[in-house]
Amino acid sequence: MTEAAVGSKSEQAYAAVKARIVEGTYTPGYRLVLAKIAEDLGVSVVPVREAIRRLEAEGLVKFERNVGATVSGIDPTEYLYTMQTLSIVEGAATALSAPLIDSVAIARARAVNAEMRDCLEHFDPVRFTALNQDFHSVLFEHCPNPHILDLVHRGWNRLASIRASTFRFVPGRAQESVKEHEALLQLIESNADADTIEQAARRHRSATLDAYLALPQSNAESVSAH
Amino acid sequence: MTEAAVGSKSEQAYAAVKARIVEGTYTPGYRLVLAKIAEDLGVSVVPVREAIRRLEAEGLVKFERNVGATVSGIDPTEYLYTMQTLSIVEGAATALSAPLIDSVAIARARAVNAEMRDCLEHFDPVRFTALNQDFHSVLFEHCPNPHILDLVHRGWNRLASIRASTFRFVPGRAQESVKEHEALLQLIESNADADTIEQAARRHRSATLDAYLALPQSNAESVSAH
DNA sequence: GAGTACGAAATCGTATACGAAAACTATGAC
DNA sequence: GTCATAGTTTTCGTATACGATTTCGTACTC
Repeated sequence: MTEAAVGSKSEQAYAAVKARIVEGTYTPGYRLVLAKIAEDLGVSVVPVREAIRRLEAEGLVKFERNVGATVSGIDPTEYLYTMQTLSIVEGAATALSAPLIDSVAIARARAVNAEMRDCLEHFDPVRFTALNQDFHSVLFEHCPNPHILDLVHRGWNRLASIRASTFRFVPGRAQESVKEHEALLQLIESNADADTIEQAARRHRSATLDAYLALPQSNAESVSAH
Repeated sequence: MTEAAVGSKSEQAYAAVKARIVEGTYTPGYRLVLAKIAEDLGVSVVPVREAIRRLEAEGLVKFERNVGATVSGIDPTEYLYTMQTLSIVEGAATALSAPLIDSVAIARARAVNAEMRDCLEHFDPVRFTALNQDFHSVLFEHCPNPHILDLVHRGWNRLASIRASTFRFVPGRAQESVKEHEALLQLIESNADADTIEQAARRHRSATLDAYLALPQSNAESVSAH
């Protein structure tokens, strides 16, 4: 998973800051001071600025004119927007990819899902989340539309930045998630029509959102995993 | 439609270059030389560079390291990706917005559609295209998910940059388009369920893509309007 | 005449520098 | 003690400058 050759310093800065956000070193609200980051990375402020603007476009960072950049927060409204959008683009990506998924890929996905089941027993939420992403990545491997795939990845990145700081399971949701994965695989195997697959994939995502919204208000600022 | 206060010079450069692309002054393949644009706009290269990178993120510009930026071309594959993605996000945006559209907005949309019909008779494709965008903008006015709306606008911008250089009608498609608009309005008025509306909105977009794909190969590089 | 090698010109990438705006702090009035 | 205000500090925004890379043109060889 290590990044290949770091081309420009701007690229390097982008990858570095993004990694720190996604892994949680920079938590939401964290103030990103250009000069400070530049010094840390051993480059000047210009490429850092460029990197930050790129992250802003992806929604990971909020930039305010003449004030500065902060890591985007976990505003519940934003979470809702992101999950709803993900539901739609993941649904489409799954439906488009389904006809191109061969039995080998299905087997791999199933293996990943089995590992996820294990994680539930040993309670390893971090690994569970990573595997969850792997599962869908296998399905999307041959997605015929890279634009849609890109939108999926953007959504994932946003969620990652949220998750790193306020990780929490919605009770029982993870178990359901694993079952839904299996159901999805069976739909794909049986060459179900595109609409059916799309609806299933959508609901797989939006069910998590619903679970979140159903949480007692006191927990409203915590965020579920899948 | 004139832009309000131009904040930073970077913003100014962004708006200026984007406008030139969308309106067709810079046609696909056009070489965007930083220094030249900077001089034109009376600013230095740094904000121009930032603007170009932003346009790159939106897909309007292609940037190659140590070589420079060019206006994105009309690669039929890219067109397909964009239209397919638009079909999905417009479908979702329409379905989400439908319950929030009041009768006043419906009336406005209908008026716009009537104007579009006029444009067909007087053969005014440029105005037709603008009105087409207006029509959907009315529907999306109260879209409850700004992320999805943003995706729609990005798609439109991409199409605009294509259209400005190779505008052409697919025979008969525009007439159908107007009819589909009316059908869509009736679905919304009758409070049809979300799925039905979504499917209709999707097909409205993908029908244009299909019409394009059905064109004789000799015309394959020309692109339809709606 | 075609192809290659070398040099000049163009263009990009980034460091540095400085003016401008905002945020912070300390001082004083009420 | 609280609020307003002026001065200081921090940080951003952009201009300028220069080294690095690519591209283009020319001359030379085969």
